[in-house]
Amino acid sequence: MQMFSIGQAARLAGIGAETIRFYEKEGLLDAPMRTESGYRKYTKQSISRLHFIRQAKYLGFTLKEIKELLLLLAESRDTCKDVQQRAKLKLAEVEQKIAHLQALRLEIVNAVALCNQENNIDTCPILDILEHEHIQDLLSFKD
Amino acid sequence: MQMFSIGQAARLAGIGAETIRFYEKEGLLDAPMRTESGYRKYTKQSISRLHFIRQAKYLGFTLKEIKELLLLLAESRDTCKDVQQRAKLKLAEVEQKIAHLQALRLEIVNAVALCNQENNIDTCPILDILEHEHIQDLLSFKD
DNA sequence: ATACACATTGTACCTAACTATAAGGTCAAG
DNA sequence: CTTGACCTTATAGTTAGGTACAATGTGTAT
Repeated sequence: MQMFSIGQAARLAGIGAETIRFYEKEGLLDAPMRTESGYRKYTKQSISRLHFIRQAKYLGFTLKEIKELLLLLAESRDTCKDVQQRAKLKLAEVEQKIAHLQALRLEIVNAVALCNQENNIDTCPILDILEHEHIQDLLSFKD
Repeated sequence: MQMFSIGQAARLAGIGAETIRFYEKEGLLDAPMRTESGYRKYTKQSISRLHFIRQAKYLGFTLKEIKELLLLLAESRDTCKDVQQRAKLKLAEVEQKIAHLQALRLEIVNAVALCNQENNIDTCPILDILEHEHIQDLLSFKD
């Protein structure tokens, strides 16, 4: 099976090599295999995991949350039963994020559309997203 | 019109008063009106804007990006014409984020569903999200 | 008029998540 | 057999985004 050095893994995942060591230290990555001389060796799976972390970060999750997510997905393979409740909570979290982003999306679409109708600067009746109540209702957090 | 002190605004928006001053310093909030004695006065709109910032932060945007978003939405009211291109870029960004979250959502749904079929720990054939290629295709960043 | 909660500015400190540096060991190419 | 790109650990520094003083002023309730 093909193995990668930390530098190769870093390039493939689009992050720095030091960041990979950092993630390992923080417990987001298992300690990898080593060569005779002590070099870290990574598999395709390791690269996938790095991609996953990068993506989750972009989506607004903290490293702590990503660790939970990773644990959750790993656990589900073996533990199965009682992990359900936690999985469903995570799911609700993700779904809420989607809903909020969709509300934001609608607002931007709306703004663009209204802007399109008349290109006259003075007659553009664009709604100011921040001065209308409904955006707050759409975007606000109910907790 | 009803005005709020910085402390009231903070409580209404669910953040600290110092954070409001910080946002003002960072240019996310316009300098507000002041009372005779120099106290900041906030309107309902200010509170909405604070809610908006809080929400956008939760959705994974940085303060810098939020500033852009805010500027974009404010500009669209007066400038209108050439702001379109930028609005569409922002829109694509948001839509991509939604798509990625939906992929993640599907993975979790899938995990939960498979887990449900048989509650036997040994027979649970849950797919390990991280060991399958398709999740990487779904979640990976193409840039 | 004296507490007391609140406001002001300015500055210093904190956590998360890297990022860079130092001092050295490894390995393939010439 | 040495040069240069790569790796190792350990530790220090950086940026973003707050958060917490300190020293002082305001506003109101008794």
